[in-house]
Amino acid sequence: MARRDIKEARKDNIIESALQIFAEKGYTDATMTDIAKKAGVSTPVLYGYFKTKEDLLFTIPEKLSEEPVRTMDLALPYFRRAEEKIRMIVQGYLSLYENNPLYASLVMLELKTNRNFLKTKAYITIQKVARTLLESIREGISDGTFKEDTDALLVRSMILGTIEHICINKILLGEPKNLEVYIDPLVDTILDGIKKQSKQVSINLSIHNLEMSDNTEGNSEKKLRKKPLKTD
Amino acid sequence: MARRDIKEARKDNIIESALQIFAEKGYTDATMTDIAKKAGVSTPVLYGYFKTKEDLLFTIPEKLSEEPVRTMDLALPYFRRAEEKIRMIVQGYLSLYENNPLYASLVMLELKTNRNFLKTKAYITIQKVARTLLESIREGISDGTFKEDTDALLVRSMILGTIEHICINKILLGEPKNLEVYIDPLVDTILDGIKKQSKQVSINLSIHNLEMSDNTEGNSEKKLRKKPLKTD
Amino acid sequence: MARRDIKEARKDNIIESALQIFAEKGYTDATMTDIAKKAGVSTPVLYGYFKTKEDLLFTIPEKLSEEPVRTMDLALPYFRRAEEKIRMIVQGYLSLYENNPLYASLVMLELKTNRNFLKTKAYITIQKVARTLLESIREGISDGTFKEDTDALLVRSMILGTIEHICINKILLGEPKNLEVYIDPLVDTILDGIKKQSKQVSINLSIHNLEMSDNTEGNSEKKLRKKPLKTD
Amino acid sequence: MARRDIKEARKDNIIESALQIFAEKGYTDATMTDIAKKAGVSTPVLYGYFKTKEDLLFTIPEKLSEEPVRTMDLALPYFRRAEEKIRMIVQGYLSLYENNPLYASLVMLELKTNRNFLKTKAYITIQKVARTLLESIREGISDGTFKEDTDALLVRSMILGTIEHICINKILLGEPKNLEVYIDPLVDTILDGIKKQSKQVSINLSIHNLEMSDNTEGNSEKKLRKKPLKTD
DNA sequence: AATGAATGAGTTTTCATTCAT
DNA sequence: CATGAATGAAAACTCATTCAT
Repeated sequence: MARRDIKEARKDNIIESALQIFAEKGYTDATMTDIAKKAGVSTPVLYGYFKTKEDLLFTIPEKLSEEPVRTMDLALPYFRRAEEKIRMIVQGYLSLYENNPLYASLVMLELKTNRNFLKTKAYITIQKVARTLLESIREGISDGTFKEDTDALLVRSMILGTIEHICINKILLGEPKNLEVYIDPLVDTILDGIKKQSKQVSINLSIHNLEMSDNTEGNSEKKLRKKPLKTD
Repeated sequence: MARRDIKEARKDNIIESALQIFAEKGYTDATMTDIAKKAGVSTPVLYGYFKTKEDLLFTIPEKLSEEPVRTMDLALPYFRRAEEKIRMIVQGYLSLYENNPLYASLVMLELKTNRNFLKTKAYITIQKVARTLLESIREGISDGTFKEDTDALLVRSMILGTIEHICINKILLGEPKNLEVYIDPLVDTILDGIKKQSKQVSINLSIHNLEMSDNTEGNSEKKLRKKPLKTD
Repeated sequence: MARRDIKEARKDNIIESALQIFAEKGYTDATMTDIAKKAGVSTPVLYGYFKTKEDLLFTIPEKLSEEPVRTMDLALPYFRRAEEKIRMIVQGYLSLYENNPLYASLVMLELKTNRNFLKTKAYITIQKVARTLLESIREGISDGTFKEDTDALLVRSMILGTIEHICINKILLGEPKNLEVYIDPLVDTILDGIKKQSKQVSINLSIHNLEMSDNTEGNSEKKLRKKPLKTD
Repeated sequence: MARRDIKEARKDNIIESALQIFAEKGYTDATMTDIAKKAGVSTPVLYGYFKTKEDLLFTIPEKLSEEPVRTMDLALPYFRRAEEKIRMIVQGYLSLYENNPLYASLVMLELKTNRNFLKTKAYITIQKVARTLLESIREGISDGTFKEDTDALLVRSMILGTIEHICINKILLGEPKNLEVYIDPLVDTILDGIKKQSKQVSINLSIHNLEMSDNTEGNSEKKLRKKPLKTD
C-alpha cells in the first residue's frame, strides 16, 4: 500500500515536473534529462513510469483533466437549463486555464496541434466535456430556447474557439490578464445570437423594465469594459 | 530578367516544397533534406535562399499571405457598412484556408503556437487584417450598428477563434469538408449577438412578416444545415 | 571511489587520445570522431566530459601543465640566486617539452597562436611560470647580478622565444634531437649578455688566466658542440 | 602586355585581400568567399589564380617576402662586419613586421606552424635570410669576433626566437607597441653573450671614452626603458 | 530498484570547389 | 572569361533511450 502510494506520488511528481518543463521550453526543446532533474530523479526512472517522451506528454492531460472533468460531471446535473449548463462548462474551462496556466500552455501550444494526441485516452476524457457542451446546445434547440435552425456544432466551435483564442493570447501575448471575466460576455454574446426570444423578450421587457434586462447583461459587460482584451 | 525570374521561381518552388513537407510531417519532424528532395535540389541550396530552417518556415506565410492580404486591402474600401466589412474579412480567411489547406495546416499547427513567429514580418502582415477586423467592429459600435457596450476585442477573438477552431477540426479530423459555408452562419450568429436593432427589427417585421425575416437568416442556416459540423 | 577513479581514468584517456590526435593532425583537421576512436569510446562520450571540441583542446594543457608547474613551484624556493632560478626554469621547460613531444607539439603549433587560449585557465597556470621567470630576472637586476639597465621583459622574451624556436624546429624539422643539451648554452649566453661583472671579471682575469674563464663557459658549449643545431 | 599587367594587378589585389582576411579571421575561419568579396571579384576568379585555398595562403609570403629579401640581399654586401650584418638582418625583420602587421600576423599565427609551409617556395625564399644570418654568425666566429665555441645555430635560434616571441606578444596581447626599438637591445644583449672581447673592448674604451661606448648601447636601452615590454 | 554512463542515429549547417550560362 | 548557382562531403553536436553495475 505504502509502496503503491510512493510510486503514485513519484509519478505525480514527474508529471508535475514534466508539465513545468514542457510549458517552459516546449515539447521539442524539453529534454527528458531536464524533466528528470526538475523531478529530482535520474532519467531512466522516467522510463519506469512512461514508455516514451510522448507518452509522458500525453499522460499530463490524462492526469490533470481527470478531476476537473469529474467535477463538471458531478455538478452538471444540478443545472437544468441549457444556458446554465453551457455557462457552467465555459466557466469550467476558463477557471481551469486561469488556475493552471502551465496546463493551459501545454494544451494550447502542444496538445491541440498534436496529431497523435487525438488517439489518446486523455483526449477522449476531455472530449467528453465537449460532447456534453454539444448536447447542452442541442437541448437548448430542442426545448425551444435556441432557434431551431441553430447549428449546434458551429456554436460549440464558437464557444471552444473563442476560449482557445483568448487563452493563446494570454499565453503568448500576456493579455488578457484574467480569463474568468470573459465567462459571461462570451456566453451572453453567443447565446444572444442563437436565442429565440431572449432579445425579443429583453426588448419587450426593456420597454417596460429596461433596468432589469440591461443589468442582466450589462453587469458582465461592465466588468468586461474594465478589463478589455488589450491584445492587438 | 530571366536570371531573376529563375531564382524567384526556384525560391517559390522551395517554399512550396517546404509547405508540403512541413504540413505533412510538422516543422520538427521535417528535415531540410526532406524539403530539398521534394524541391529537387540539394540541401545546401536551401541555405542559399534561407538563413535557417526557421527562416524558411517563416518565409512561407510571408509569401503566401502577401497576396490575400493585399486583395483584402483593395477590396475593403468598397464595403461601407461594418457588417459587410466583417463578413468580407471572414470570407477572406475561410476562402484562403479552404483553397490552401496546406497553408491552413501550417498556420494552425505550426505558426499559431510558435513564439518566434510573433516577431516575424509575416506576423505583422497578417496582423494587419486582424486589426482591420477590430476596427470594423469598433466602427459598428461607433455608428450604432452594434451595442455600445460591445467588447470589440472579445468579438474579434470570437470571430478568429471560431475560424481557427473550425480549421483545426478540418485539418485534424477531416470535418467539416467545406469551410466557406460557415461564412454566413458564423457572422450572422455573432453579429446577432451584438447588433442593436437587428432582432428588434426582425421582430417587428416578424410580427407581420415572419417568413421574410426568418428567410434572411434562415437561408444561410439552411446552407449550414445541409453541411453541419459532424466533428465530435 | 572506484566510480570516481574510473571516470577520471577515462577522462585522462580521452585527453591523452586527444593530445595524440591533435598533435598528429592539428586541431582543425582532427575530428571528434578521430579522438573518440583513438580513445575507444563513442563520439558522444566526449561531450559527456567536454563541452566542446575547443574545451577538450584547452583541457589538455590544463591537465598536463598542472604537475610540472607545481613541481617547479616546489623546487624553486631551493634556489637562491637569480641565475639558478632562471636556469631551473629553462630546464623545466626544456625537460617538459623533451619528455612530452606531443604536448610540445600542441603548445607550439596549436595553443601559442590561439587567441582564445589566452582566456583560458590553463594559460593562467602556465603564465605563472613566465611571471616567476620575469621576477627572477628582476631579482638579478636588483641584487646587482645583472646590469641595472637590463630590460627584464626583453630578456624573458629572449629566453622563452629561444625555447619555443628550438622546440618548433625539433617538431617540424626533426632537429635538434635533444632539447636538454641547450639548457646551459642558452642560459649562459643570455646571462653573459646581461651579467654585470662576470665578463668584466673574467676579462680582467682572462688577461692573465684566459684558460679558466674560457673553461667556465666552454664546458657547457662543449656539450653543445657535440650536438649542435643542425637545422637549417 | 596590358593584359599581363591587368592580371598581375588583379592577382596582387587578391593577395592583398587574402592577407587582410586571413589576418583578421585566421586561415581556417576565413572563407574563399570572404576573400573574393574583399577583392571585389567572384569566388571562381580566385581559382583562376590559385589552385587551392592553401595555395593562395602560401602565395602571400612568396609575394610579400620577395622585395624585402631582395633588398636585404642588395644591402648586405655593404656591411662588412658580422655584427653589422646581424644587426641589419634583425632590423630587416623587425621593420618588416612593424610596417606590415597583417603580414606579421599571418607569418606568426598561420605560417610558422603550418607543416605544409615548409615545402613551399616562399619558405625557401625566407629561409635564405635565415641562412645568411647563420653565415654571418659563423663569420663572426671565424674572424674571431665571437667566441670560437659559439653554437651558431643556437644563436640564430635565439635571434629569430626572440623576434618571433616579441611579434606574437604584439599581435596577441598588443604589447609592445613598437618593434623597432628592440633592434639594438636584442642584438647587443645576444652579441654581448658571444663576443670575445666586446666587453673588454667596451671597458677599455670606456676608460677613455665612456660617453661614446655607453651611448652605443645606452641609447637603445634608454629608448627601451621608456617603452618596456609591458606584456605579462 | 535506481543510476551513471554510453550510444546510435540523425540534423542542421558550412564551404571549398566546380559547372553551366 | 566571369559568375551565379549548385553540391559533395563532412563535422560538431544532441538526445531519447538502454545497459551494466
